[in-house]
Amino acid sequence: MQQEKFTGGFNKTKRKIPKETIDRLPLYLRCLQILIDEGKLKATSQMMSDKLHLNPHLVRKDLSRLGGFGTQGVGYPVKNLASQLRSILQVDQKWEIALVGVGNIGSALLTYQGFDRTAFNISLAFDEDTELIGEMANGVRIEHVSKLTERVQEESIKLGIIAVPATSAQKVADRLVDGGVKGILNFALPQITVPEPVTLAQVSLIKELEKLSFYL
Amino acid sequence: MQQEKFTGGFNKTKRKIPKETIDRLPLYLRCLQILIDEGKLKATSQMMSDKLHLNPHLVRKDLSRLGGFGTQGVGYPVKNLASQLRSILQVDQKWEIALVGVGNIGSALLTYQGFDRTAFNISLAFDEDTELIGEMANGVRIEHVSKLTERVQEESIKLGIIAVPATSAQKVADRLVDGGVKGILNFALPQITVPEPVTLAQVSLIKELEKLSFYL
DNA sequence: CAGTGTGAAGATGTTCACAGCG
DNA sequence: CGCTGTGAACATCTTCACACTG
Repeated sequence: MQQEKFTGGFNKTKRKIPKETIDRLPLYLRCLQILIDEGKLKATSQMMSDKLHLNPHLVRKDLSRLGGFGTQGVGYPVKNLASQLRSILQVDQKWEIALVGVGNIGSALLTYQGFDRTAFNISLAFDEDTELIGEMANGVRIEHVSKLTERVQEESIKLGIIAVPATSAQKVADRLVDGGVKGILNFALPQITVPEPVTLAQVSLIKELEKLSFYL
Repeated sequence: MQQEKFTGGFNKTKRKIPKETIDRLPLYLRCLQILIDEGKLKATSQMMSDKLHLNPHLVRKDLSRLGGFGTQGVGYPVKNLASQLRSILQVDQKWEIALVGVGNIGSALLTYQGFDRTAFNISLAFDEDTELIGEMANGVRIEHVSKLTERVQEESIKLGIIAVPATSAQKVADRLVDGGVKGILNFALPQITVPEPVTLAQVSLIKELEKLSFYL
């Protein structure tokens, strides 16, 4: 949604890749990881589209848009393709994340084990509640939000997660941006705004439920 | 993504409303609630598009597709429009939800206060861990997953949230569907599948982060 | 000859321009 | 006169058909 506004700053390589394709890249990657685990060496667009319930033509078009890593008559070399995708998504390196808001959702994210095999790791955590400050959660010390901009800058953090109540979400986003954060994942309800080069992803539980409710 | 596959079963009214429009409905609704709180009686497409950072033409097209609730030369009556949207989204009634998996994310959702002013409420919770069974969390007693299908059916639950590890996600989805659930929100990583009339919404933290990482 | 890569056709969604109405 | 509602132009994404190649 929001994201479209900010896709203007691409370099030539990324310029012509539709955001829908980017959306599917993580799916392809996960699919390939499964195939690797199964010991497969080659994958066809058909195999992948079966697993992901989409059209094989779309898989081929997507992959060809990224540079065409397949061999005609054979398919795609799974390991190689996976590392190409990781490189395109820039998940071939670790990204440290600043988490703001250690309430219900925030602390669930802090203790979440699912980051382990991924490119992501929460290394800073902030909250407003002085009771929480100094506490350790999963190896991370909770700091006061007033230190946010400063600490994010010190640690050169590029990604932030906002899990604070609606009222302070925008303020937190501004501080993250001030600290040099380039991508923000927002769990808070309100539609927040970020300046041009920063990318925003909104995840709203209520919104998803409302959509499901429509389709009932 | 997945959802497209299952939009085939619409009645005439819903048939021609693009899913992108449905996607924006919750945003319009939230925007209207803010305007109501501000004491506004009328809203123009311009006002709404400003708040939501989208094109006023799009707002008008969306709303006209739903039936055209505006007055020419004036705008839309906020209260009336809001209740129309609530009715279309079917959030003018309470929906009880079955939560499966009371781990990090699951228990965060159970204690989440954000449901309070919404149409949603978690009234059943299930886990595999026998240690957790019988415990109360936010007024909900945690039951064993083996009872899932039965209990969901008893309570005529129509919505389910899956917050279990990847390996059991599909099994849980099947049981929810067997119990008569019509919409599923899945927090687990794998792309699960549901039969035709059931709607699926995937929320994947890792996927969102991977997309952000691309845009960095 | 099996399966990729891709130009062209088709579908879907967004923006525009302006008619129409309170 | 202002703002909605909407057909038409435009942009974007997906599907198709088939040429091409290892």
